[in-house]
Amino acid sequence: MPSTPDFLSLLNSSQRQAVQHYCGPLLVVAGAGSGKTRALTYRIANLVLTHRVAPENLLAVTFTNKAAREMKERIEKLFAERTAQEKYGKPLEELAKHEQTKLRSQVYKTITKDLWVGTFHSLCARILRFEIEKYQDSKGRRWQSTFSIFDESDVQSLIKEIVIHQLNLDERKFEPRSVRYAISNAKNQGWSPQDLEREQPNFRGRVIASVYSAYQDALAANNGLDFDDLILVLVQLLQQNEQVLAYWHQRFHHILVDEYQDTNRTQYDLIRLLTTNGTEPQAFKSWAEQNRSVFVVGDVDQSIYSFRAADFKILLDFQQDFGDRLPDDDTRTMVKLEENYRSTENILAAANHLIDNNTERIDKILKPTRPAGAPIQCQRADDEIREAEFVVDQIRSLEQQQELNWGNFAILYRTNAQSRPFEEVLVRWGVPYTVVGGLKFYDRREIKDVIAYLRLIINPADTVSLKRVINTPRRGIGKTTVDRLVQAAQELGVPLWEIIRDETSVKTLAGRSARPIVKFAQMIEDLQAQASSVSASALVQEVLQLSGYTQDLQDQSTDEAEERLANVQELYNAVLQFEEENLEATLNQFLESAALASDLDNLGEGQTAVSLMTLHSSKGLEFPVVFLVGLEQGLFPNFRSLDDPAALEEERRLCYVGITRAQEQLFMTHTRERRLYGSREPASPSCFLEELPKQLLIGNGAGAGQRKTKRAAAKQPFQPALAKASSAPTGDWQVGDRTIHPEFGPGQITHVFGKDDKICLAIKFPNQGQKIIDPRAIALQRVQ
DNA sequence: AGATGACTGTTTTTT
DNA sequence: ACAGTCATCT
Repeated sequence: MPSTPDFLSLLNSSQRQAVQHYCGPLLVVAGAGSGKTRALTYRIANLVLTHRVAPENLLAVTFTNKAAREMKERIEKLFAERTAQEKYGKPLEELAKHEQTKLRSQVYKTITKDLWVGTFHSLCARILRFEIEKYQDSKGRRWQSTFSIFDESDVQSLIKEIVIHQLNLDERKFEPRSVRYAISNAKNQGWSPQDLEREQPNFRGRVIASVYSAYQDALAANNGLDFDDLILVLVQLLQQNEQVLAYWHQRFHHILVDEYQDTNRTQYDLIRLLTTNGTEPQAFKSWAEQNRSVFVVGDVDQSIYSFRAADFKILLDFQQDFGDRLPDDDTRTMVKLEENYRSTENILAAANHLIDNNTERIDKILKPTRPAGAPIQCQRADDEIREAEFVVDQIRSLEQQQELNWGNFAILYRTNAQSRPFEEVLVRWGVPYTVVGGLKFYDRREIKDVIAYLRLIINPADTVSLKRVINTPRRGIGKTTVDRLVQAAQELGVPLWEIIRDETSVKTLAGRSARPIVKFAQMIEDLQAQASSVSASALVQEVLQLSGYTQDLQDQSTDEAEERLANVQELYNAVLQFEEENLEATLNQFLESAALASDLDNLGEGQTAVSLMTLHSSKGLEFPVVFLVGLEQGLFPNFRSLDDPAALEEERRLCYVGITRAQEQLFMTHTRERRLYGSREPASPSCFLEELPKQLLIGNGAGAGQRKTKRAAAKQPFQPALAKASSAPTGDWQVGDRTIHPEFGPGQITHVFGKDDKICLAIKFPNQGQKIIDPRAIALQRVQ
């Protein structure tokens, strides 16, 4: 084996430095389009080839399932290519088809199959299927390895039930939505209900903690976990069980994390436990001695998930947390990838210029490697219909004039609701398109119904699923009957299923509905018996037959029912495909992948349709031509961030992400007027448009920024405050200083970002958690 | 038990 | 504007 694998010659020097890194911690600061995916895949290949690391000792965390799949594919290809050269002396392409397939399946068997590549959620779910029965939470709740993964709507209805019926809280004061959000946030901080109560000892915090606790009871009773639990439960298990921790620590010698700027506390805790085995940094055995590494890749400028408790300060602290605490000279534990291979110089200039308005950054500038390219076209339209017409006109004429196909175009927006006018105009012209996000396949009612049957078969404690299907299709089992049975189950402290399967109980409790219930229970038991002997796809077929679901849809014979039927068929196809891709796939594995699937996963490489998606979904993708639409104050940046400097910076990062998706051409549009909740509202151009260099812009909206600035600025609560306070001394703030905030009360400074006119403070408030505050915008009182 | 119609709040982003 | 929820009616 050569000491320097050939693929290294394809890299620039920083990339090579990252790829060749062997042990210890390394932070790769990777700007947009700088080849970070390549760095990640090559490093994995290099570890296996040069350092003889066994694939099963590698753990790579990606942000989406799609990214995981692509990474595995790229690694597979890399190895197949090498073997082709070594064995046959020619490139993989030139081999006969069957030789290629043979090579690839060989690589799959020996390497990629054993790699642990996936999202935090899928990897944790996989580990929990082995380990969860060793877990017990602080209140003694337990789960079994057949646990269901509850989706967001399951969770919402559970919380709602608890808030309104179980704890009889005022629905207006404790909206299930916001309570759900608070609980999710707590879980992402690594807090149990007791921790939450300790962290937020005010009335609201205590009430939410009690909902949280009751919610965990409900989850345990259903043998179910929510998304956040997949990570939190594993972290808590590793914290409480030394043997389990030792095993998994021992297992993963090299841990790689992509999009590290978007990790939350709990995810960080997991990485930390796995890499350090729970010891303090001072007590690490030297990394080299153990041949271990933690390798994270990220870009603070692309941190756009703080609403789901991601915290880019985790990335900023990486070197201090995992480093050797020696003075850093930028080479020891950090590598910067700044050369951009994706976009034209003009696009990069715009991106660099925009992001320079942010204070919370690691200084970094994207260096162009490509020619200037076309200017950025900034267009104003009368309303959202005209905006859509403009965009689609451009797409159609570009597709005609240049050698572009529909798949080369993307329309990116801030909110999912903005897709509609674009869809209408695209349909009108017969342009093929795909909308990513919005209503997902697995969120459709008929799909959720079938999935609920499957969940119930595997996990009979899953009362949420049981209640969903007991009368779907109609079997004459009414709500009152079900309620009575639920009541009985609660009194006995057993899952609803235990009542339903017991004929005597049903007969005494259910009266005239007893007959259909007993029949239903027998059907489920029959399916359960088949589950162990029959393939997943065959079982789906059985469910559709025995439950009468297909029959019911056929009997309706409406257009809607027909579409549902087609979707159900599609689900069956998905199971078949899953079985093909994963030999010996179990039904449970399929359910897991369905629960964690996202819409993005289907967006293929050879896309032949225009892509429509939110800016959030577009992270990690690239398109020759990008349309950034709806650049209006209040929409983008979203109105909820206008009076919060930290939130506004996140919106700006989102805009930066959007701009850097474009390879050749970028269009930015805004409207004069927009429909909102049905009524027309005047709209003014986004402040981000003003922040772009004027000389790079063309189009009728290019100058729109400045004209309205004066009027618009006076209306925004944030800017006058900034102006007023800027005359006051900002003072020298330091970490540890105590202060009083007019709204949030007393707090302590935990971070200082930037200095002078770019200063920003992270302040921890006992009851509000941590906030980023601009001391020039808000009068902070000093406390000695 | 199930259908019909008024009413409400909803829009930020997602694994 | 509109989907989802709730109360009331058959």
